[in-house]
Amino acid sequence: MQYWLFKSEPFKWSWEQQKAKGKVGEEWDGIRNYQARNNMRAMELGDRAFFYHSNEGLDVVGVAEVSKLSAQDTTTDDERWDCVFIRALADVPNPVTLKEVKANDALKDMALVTSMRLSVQPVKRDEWVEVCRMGGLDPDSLKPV
DNA sequence: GCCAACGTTGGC
DNA sequence: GCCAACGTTGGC
Repeated sequence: MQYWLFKSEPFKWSWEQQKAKGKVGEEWDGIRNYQARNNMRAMELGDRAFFYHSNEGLDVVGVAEVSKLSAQDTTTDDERWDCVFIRALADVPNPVTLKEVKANDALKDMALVTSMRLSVQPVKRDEWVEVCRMGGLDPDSLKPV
């Protein structure tokens, strides 16, 4: 299983809205960046992802999973752009802020810090575990600790 | 709201 | 294929 992080501006698409979509999940449309798209193409069903609020909040608020493999982005006819669906799995009990991530030496190589503008990014297993720990979530069961 | 970082576009 | 201009992202 691979791990990822999706950024969203909460006033455009928030974690609350994502959760409201339930098990069906929602298309992660609108990505117009090759690196972000390539990351989505590399995703497999059941891959886990952090849900990060950018612009406002600036924190990791939830965990989602890939519920549909990358396919044509329905908001464009341009065949270059495709995207996955994700569905909400669990809240992060204590949302992990960007500030906390930056202050944690174990996370200094996280894409969130090094590739600030990339909106769909890979997360390493040890980074995943560390952010879960900070957020008060068991990384495997996704139950609060 | 500003602006730095950086990805994309298009002229040459 | 270079690079300047431009647009967008996203932290502050």
